[in-house]
Amino acid sequence: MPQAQAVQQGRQKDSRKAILDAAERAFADFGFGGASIRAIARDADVNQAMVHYYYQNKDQLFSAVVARRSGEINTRRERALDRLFASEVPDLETLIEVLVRPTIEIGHDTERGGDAYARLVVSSNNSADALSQQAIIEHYDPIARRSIDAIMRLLPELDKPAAVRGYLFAISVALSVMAKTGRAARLSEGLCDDSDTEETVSSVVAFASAGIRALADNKTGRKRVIG
Amino acid sequence: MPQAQAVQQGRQKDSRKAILDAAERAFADFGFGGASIRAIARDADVNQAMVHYYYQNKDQLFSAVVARRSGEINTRRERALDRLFASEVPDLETLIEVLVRPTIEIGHDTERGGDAYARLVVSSNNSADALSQQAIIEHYDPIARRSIDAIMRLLPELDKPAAVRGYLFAISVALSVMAKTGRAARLSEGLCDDSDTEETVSSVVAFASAGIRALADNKTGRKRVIG
DNA sequence: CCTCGATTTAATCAAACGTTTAATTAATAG
DNA sequence: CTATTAATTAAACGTTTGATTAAATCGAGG
Repeated sequence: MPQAQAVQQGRQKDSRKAILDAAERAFADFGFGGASIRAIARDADVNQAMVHYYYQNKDQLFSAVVARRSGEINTRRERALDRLFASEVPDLETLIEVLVRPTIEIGHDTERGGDAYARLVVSSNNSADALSQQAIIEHYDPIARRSIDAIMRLLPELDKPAAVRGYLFAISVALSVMAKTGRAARLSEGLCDDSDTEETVSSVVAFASAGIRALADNKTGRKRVIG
Repeated sequence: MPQAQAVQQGRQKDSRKAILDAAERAFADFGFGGASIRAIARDADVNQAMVHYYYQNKDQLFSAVVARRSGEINTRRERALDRLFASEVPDLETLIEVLVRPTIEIGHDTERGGDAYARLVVSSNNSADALSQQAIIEHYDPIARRSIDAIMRLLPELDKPAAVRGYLFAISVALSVMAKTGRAARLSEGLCDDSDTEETVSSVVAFASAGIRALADNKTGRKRVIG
């Protein structure tokens, strides 16, 4: 049996982490079904049985991959939300930035492998299989609920369905830029760079904030021209 | 070798279509790697070798699945775009509706299996594997270019990178509601119904139109409060 | 040094995989 | 009817899969 909290001292290599990193890449590149434990072990430079030694089976390995990153994203979001409402009522743009920045930044953190996780979470978010759904419910629904409450507190004219939709739309936009597919660059003939983090955050914040405000108008007045 | 244009008359069952339908469901539910040709054949009530008889291998089967639906979506979009610009210059809301409605409606067409395709295309859209990328480039880039041009014609103050971003953001929102994951209902305690097509289209149009307009402001003025 | 638990290894399992083959049936044309 | 081609079938190919085993190796404490 593996030791839950490995002492991990001395010269021994950290197989746990190596496996998790390799699994993240594999799941992102080939999907859950397409990723093979053998290939993951090879990539992690570890014996194939080690994967089952630390994570009993493929399902739990997948859960562990999601848990690690979502933990980081959620911690950052929670802290930022607390800080935000501690002093005074912020404006919508600031709130949206707090929600999307951790997501986008982790996806752009290529050196720490965040781009692989980005692709993984994007597919999980829209997937219907039990394992992905489970991961979303467990790791992302709680912070979603808190975020939706925050949006409603800021825009009282939004009813709950509109706030839920607004949040989900905003997150879907953030996720779409989280995974850098290169499509923006291709369609803009290189004018658009999806690895410019600040430009990306700024665009997403502007787009999503205006979108959410429009959802309120959509509910009451229906069809309205601003510009 | 299979006959390209099968005569398909008399009592013989249409195995081609049955295979394609089953493959669409399988790829959507389990991903490319997780879907097995054996299970697809079983689901289609067809001998396993028939899959390779009509579609030579798994890759080509996947391409065929994408090609069928994207053809329908693109035809509808192209026609609507032509009609839209035939008479006079439309407003942004109308243009966005033309772009997202076919996508959303096909995803909501459960009886014809459109919901399965929705899940499939959502994951392909954000996937980095060669096969999915290929499918996107081949089947969705052309109409994307035309749509981006249309947006720029309507909003001359948008530069190309902003228009590209605006289009991609809008599509990502449309795709997120195309696949009905039930998350909206869960987060809103049943108040939000993601299978109400008209309500969904209306929300997406309002959100995305306002978002795109805000991208123009974001470029020039930076941070601006409307409401 | 020896022991003990944590870690790593090679070998193996049955099951499932994508694909191919050769033979058979069904339908059409002459 | 017969000849021909399309559609379908059962069986098997070699490979890879997730998972298990039992033995080997390692590092630290007594």
